[in-house]
This record gives sequence, C-alpha cells and structure tokens, in this order.
Amino acid sequence: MIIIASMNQPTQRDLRKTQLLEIAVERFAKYGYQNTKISDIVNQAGVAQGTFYWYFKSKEVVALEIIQSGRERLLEVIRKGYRSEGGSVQDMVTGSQRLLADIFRFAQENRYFMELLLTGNGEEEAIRNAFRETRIEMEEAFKSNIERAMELGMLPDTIDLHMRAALLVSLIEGIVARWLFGPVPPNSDLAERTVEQMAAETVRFEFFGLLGI
Amino acid sequence: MIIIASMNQPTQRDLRKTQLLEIAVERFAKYGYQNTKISDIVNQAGVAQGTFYWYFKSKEVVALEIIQSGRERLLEVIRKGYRSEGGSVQDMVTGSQRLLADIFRFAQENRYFMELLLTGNGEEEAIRNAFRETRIEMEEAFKSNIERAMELGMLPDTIDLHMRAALLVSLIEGIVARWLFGPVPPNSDLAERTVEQMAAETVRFEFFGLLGI
Amino acid sequence: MIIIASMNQPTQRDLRKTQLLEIAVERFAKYGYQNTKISDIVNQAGVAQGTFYWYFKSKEVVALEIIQSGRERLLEVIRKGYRSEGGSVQDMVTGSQRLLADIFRFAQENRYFMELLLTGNGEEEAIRNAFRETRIEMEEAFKSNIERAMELGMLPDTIDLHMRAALLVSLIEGIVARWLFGPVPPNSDLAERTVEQMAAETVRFEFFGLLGI
Amino acid sequence: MIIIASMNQPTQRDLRKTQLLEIAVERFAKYGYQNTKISDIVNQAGVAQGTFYWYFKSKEVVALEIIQSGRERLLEVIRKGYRSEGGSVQDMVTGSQRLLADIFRFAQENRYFMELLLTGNGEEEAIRNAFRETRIEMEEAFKSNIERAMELGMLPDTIDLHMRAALLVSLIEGIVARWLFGPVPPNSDLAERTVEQMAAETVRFEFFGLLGI
DNA sequence: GATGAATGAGGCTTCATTCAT
DNA sequence: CATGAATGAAGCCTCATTCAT
Repeated sequence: MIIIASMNQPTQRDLRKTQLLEIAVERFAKYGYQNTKISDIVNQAGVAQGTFYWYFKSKEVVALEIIQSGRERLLEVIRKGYRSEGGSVQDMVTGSQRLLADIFRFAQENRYFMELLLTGNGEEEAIRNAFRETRIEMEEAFKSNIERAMELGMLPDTIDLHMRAALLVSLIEGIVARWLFGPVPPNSDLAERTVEQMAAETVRFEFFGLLGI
Repeated sequence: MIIIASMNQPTQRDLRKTQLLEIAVERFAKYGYQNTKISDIVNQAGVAQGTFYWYFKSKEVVALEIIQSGRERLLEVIRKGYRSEGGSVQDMVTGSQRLLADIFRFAQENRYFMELLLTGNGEEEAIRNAFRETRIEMEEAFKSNIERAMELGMLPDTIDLHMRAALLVSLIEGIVARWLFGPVPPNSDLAERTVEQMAAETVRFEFFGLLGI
Repeated sequence: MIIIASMNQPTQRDLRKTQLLEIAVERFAKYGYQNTKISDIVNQAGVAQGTFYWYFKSKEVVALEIIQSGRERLLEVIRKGYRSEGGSVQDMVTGSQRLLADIFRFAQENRYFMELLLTGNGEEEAIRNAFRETRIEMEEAFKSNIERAMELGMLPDTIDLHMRAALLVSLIEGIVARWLFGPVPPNSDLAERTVEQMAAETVRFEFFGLLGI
Repeated sequence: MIIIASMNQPTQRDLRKTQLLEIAVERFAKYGYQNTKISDIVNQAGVAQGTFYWYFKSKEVVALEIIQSGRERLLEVIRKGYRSEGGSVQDMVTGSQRLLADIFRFAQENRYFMELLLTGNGEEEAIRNAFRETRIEMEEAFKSNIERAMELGMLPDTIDLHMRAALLVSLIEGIVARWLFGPVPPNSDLAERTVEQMAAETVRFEFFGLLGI
C-alpha cells in the first residue's frame, strides 16, 4: 500500500499514480526489476504506454520512488521501537518483542516493498545504492538501540556493538524473508505463523540463542 | 576458483572454459546477471564473441554451471560439519564453531559464488530456482544437525525445529553477506575480521543470544 | 515581432496567438524545428498543452504561418527598393546602398524569422518548400532590378543576368547570416557593425569587387 | 565518395562501413538528419538494423564521421589554393580562378557532404558545432589568403579584412549552394554550368563586382 | 577451434495530437 | 477558452545468438 501525501481527497491524478506504483512494486518484487517491462505495468493498469511517462520520468525513478516511500515508513517503525529507559531484562525482552512484532507486521503489510528490499539486487547502480542505504539505516537504528542497552548495563559486553547489530539485523532480515518469501524447505510450517508467534520465537533466539530458555 | 572435473592434466579447452566461468561469476556477482553482457565476458577474456558459444550453449547455462559447481562444494563443507555423537555442551559449541569457520572460509575463497548465492535475484526463472534449491539444501543440512542435537537432548525444545533452522541459517547467511559484501554501516569494522573471529562471535550469539556469556 | 491582421484593437485571442507565434519562431530559429517541442512552447508561454491546438491546427501550420507572414513583409521591403529610373552610376550605388540598409534593418528587427529563412533546413517537405519559394521570390525581385539596370545600359553584360542575381543574393544572404547568426571566426568584429556600415561595405563589394575603389 | 584510409585492399569491413556512410550522407543531405531514420539507411543497404551498430556507436557519430572526413578533404583543397608570391593582378585573378574551380569541383564530387555543410542545420548540438567549426576554418583559410594579398599591396584597403573574407565566403558558399542544390528560380540556367564557367564568372564578380570588366 | 560480422526481436522513451471535463 | 490527462505510433538502441569463413 503506497500512500500519496495529500491533505484531503486523493485526486484522480494521485489515484492513477498510486495504481501504477503498486503494480510496479508488485512486479519488481515478483519478477525482478529488469524482468518487469513498462508494457507489463501499463497493460495491467489498462492504460497506454505513454501514460506511464506522464507520471514518471523513467523506469528507474519509479523504483526510486518506491524505495524512498518504503524506507521512510520502515524507519519510522523501527525508530519508535525501543523507548525503554532502563528496566529489567524482562522489560527489555518485552519491548524487543513488541518492536519485532511491529516490524513483522509492517513487512506483512508491505510485502512487495520488503521483498524488494531484502532480495532485490542486480539492478541499476542508483537503485542498488538506494537499497544499500536503506539497509544501512536500518542497521544503524538497531545499533543505537543496542548501544543504549549496553550503556545501561543491560547487555554484557562479550560481543562488540557492530557485530551484535550485524547479527541481530541478519536474524531479522533472514527470518522475515523466509517467513514471507521463502525459500523454505518442503515441510516447513514457517509460512503459516502469525506475527505474534514469529515475534515470540525470534525474540527468544535473539536473547538466549539456541540454548535459550 | 572453479574446478573442471577431469582425471588428469587440464586441457587447453578446460583452461579456457574455466577462465570464462571465472569471469562470468565475478561479473554476475559484481554487476548482476542481467547487467553482465556476453560481450563484457569475452572482452575481458580477450576472445571473440562467437568463442563463448563454443563453450556454453547460452548465457543461462553458464549461470547454472556456476551454481551447480558451487552448490556441491558448499554442501560438502556443511555436511562434513557436525560429526559429534553426543558429548557435552562445550563439545557442541566447539563443533559448531569449527563448522562455522569452515563455512566462512569457503565463503572467503568463493566470494563471487557466495555473493551470487546470497544476494542474487531477479534473474531468469531457472536460475532463481537453482539458487532457491541450493539455499534450501543448505537449510536442510543444518536442520538435520539440529535435529540430532535435539534428539540427544542437547538442546531444549522451547523453539521448534523449523524455526530454529531458519533462524540459524538467517544468522549465518546474513553475517557472511555483511562481512564480505556489505552493505555495512560507515564505521563498522566488520570487514576486517578474520575467519576465526567471525566464527567465535557468531557461535556465541548462536548459542547464547544477546545475553550470552 | 509578428503582426496579426485585424482592423482594430487586438483581442485577447490575437495576443495569445501572437505570443505563441513569437515563442515558436524564436525556438525554431535557435534550436531548429524538430528540436522544438510543443511542450517547450506552451511551457514558455505558461499555458497548457491543449491550448496550443486551440490556436493552431498543428505544429506544421505554425511554421507555415511564420514563414507566410515574414515572406510578405520581406518582399515588400525589397520591392519598394530600387525605384530609380536611369540616373548615374552614383545614383545606382546610392539606391542600392539604401536598399541593402533596409534589408539589413529588416533582418535585425526580424532576426528569428531571418535565421529560419537563411539557415532553416531539414524540416518537413511543406516547410522546406515554403522557404525555398520565399528565397526564390527574393532572388526574382533582385533579378528584375538588375535586369532594368542592364536594359538601361548601366551595367556591362560581361556576366549574365541569372548568374549576377545568384551572386548578388548569395552575397546578401551570406553576409546577413554571418553578421547576425554566425558562424564567425574568433576575432572577427563583424557582429558589432551597424546597419549603415554593413550597407556601405557590402555595396562597395557589390559594385566593385575585391579590387573596388 | 568517402574514403577509408588503408594501405592496400579495402577489407570487407571497410566496404560495408563505406556503404553505410555513403547512404547516410546522401539521406542526411536530401532529407535532413532528423528525417533520416536508421531503418532507412539499413533498408537501403540491405542489412539488418543491428548491423548499423556494429559499425557506429550511434546515429550522431555517423554524422560526425561524415563531417570530419569531409572537413579535412575540403580544407586541403582550399589551403593548397593560392600559393602565388606577389605577381600581377592578372596572376592573382588566375590563381583565384583556379582555386575556385578546385572548390567547385570538390563540391561537385562531394555534393552530399557539401549540401550538408552549407544547408545543414537544426540538428543536435554536437553536429551543429562540427559544421560551424568547419565553416569557420574555411573562412579562416580564405582570410589568410586575402591577408597575404593585402600585405603584398595587391588589394586596396578600402574594405577591412574580416569583412572581405566574410563577403568572399558568402559569395562562394551561396553560389555553390545555388548551383548544386538550389533553390533556383524557374528559368535559371545556373544548374547547367560547368565548373569552369562557374569559376570564370564568379572570379569576375569577386574582383570587379557588378560593374566589373 | 576461433573469429567477427550479421541478425532481429524487443525494450525504453519521445512527442504530436486528441479529448473529456 | 482552457486544462491536463491520455494516446499510440515510431524511433533509437541493446544484446543474446547464429553463421560463414
């Protein structure tokens, strides 16, 4: 779901633009950027080829608009994440679980954007960079959360900050990707899980590892 | 390094084929499958365009050969991994650390293949599938290791098997990708780590999570 | 300056049409007919794309209107040129100089039209023809002037009429083009000349050539 | 006629390239750069569209190659022009007539290139510039010839150097254009003239003007 | 084995023109 | 009168693949 900022009624123009963006993000995610032809998009939208260019300067800028919009919304979810000031370990776990649930929910509601973000690659330089930056910002957001927890003495310093952030984001990105887009082994039931189950199991691994309680 | 099976001396033909494969895997990884033109490959190799087609039926089969060769070698590394029959938790951790180190070393020595495997996407159906299958096989290999450990009572059953395997492979894939290919935040020192450091820190997170010893 | 024929006050409609014509002639001259997009014209005029088609049936007719209007005014200047009946050589030179000055002045005041006329080419058939015809009419006007002078015995018949007319018009067209639109060599001071200087020097060459007095 | 530099036998490659260049220059001259489609060129040559791009990077570079090649050959003709050191007026006239004949002959043998050079306009920036530069160089070549003659006292200094050069080149360019490409008035016999006639009549006007001997 | 010229389908984009409001 | 969204034909160029030599 892509939202066009506007105070009140979306105009006819907004609607058409949104339609094209949604078709684009879906096809980019499903078939890849390069395998998505402008003609595919406009055919699905039921408009002429030229119409696309009334709304977007080029194929590349559609992709960039999609990323830009998704990036902002995703980072907002993460940043309003941990707000906890001190508290017990249990508080931290609960807070983390809530954050993970928010992220998983966002991913579920923006599955094509997330699929693009997590698996997109091999496209033009500018697009590649937009993705990289988004993922870095995401990692930075988590890193500052972890940093705060370490300063409050809530986390041991057996593993260093950068590594922890990298491990944590790896975990989240990987599990979201598997949950929503696969690849998943034949008889795995991963795809059936709810947001809450995903959050609960992930947070347990996050804090306690394989040996966890 | 791509190896052509042949009983003895590699022939002239093998050498040229290997050269083309190596150039291809590097470019596929660096620029993506679709952004790699046959003309790029042959130019870099210093041969004529037509020569490529003497060695490969099509662009697609080069990719498939690359995946096939890498898949076999990677799975071998993983499968000869845990061999431990029972033993203490410490034994399990040590075994796991050794396995991780093997995987990291393999990734380092086959960085273009790994980059393709972990970040490749958006290419033709057949190639997409080959990657998916490889990653599933990888997850299955880990799953059977975890299963054995759970049967031996070495791991609590607070998290179910599939989820555990998914989380574990997410962790490994994500951290390898960040370590070798990025994206990595500006002042992260991740890229400088040795195989052994990576293995030690990852295994700690694997077993004990963020709160780990 | 393009003038729309109308008995009294120019209406709002005339003004808008004039504005569009002026923008069009300027851009046609500066960038060429084909490089001038309707969207460029309407953007510069600050109106919508569709508005253009309320005033003109097509892009081509704008060009034709421009040529038509310019052609009439230019020919009028030339035709009211030599009126001299007999007289001395000096009279002829003076008359010719006055005519040249008129032409140069017209060119200065209608520089975009003149640029189009003298350098325009490569556009659609109809437009090409309109230009050709205009230039032929121009040459015919000069030819009849020369003819009269030859009949009156004021010019020797060493060079034939057609050739003389062609040479004369070549001279005028070429020098106007260089004076107003270039290309002009780096340190040439041609562009700074006034109408009167241009006329004086050109008429001297016209009558006496390189060796002239 | 476009010539590819090569020591001996033109290769198959040279022949094809020459063929495409010749078709291109002809169509550019006849219909204009923008009205010439790559498909027109390749159809006329009887090859596939893609073949064009085996020889030229783009439509623009064909035009530039054409100009470059023509420019060099034209300037060579002009520069080896006046060689006369002093001498009588008659020598100067004779020399000039020979030079004009050379230029006219070149124009006749390279009519499409000349048509492009003299009437081409309205195309892409780079092409426009290439033409401008060529014409400036041409004027410079004439200017240095005139300058020498003035230094030797063979020409009066009633008209200044720049103006003289501009007038002279206007004359030549204009008369060549009319002779070979028109526009020419209905019953003009200009087009039938031989190189020698053209040179004789032009040189007379050049030195003596309308009143000339 | 190897070359490099040739092919041709197909993609992205432009832009004059039309049309409902 | 005016708007601006929509159209669709067409052009340039790319590139995997083929093929004669």
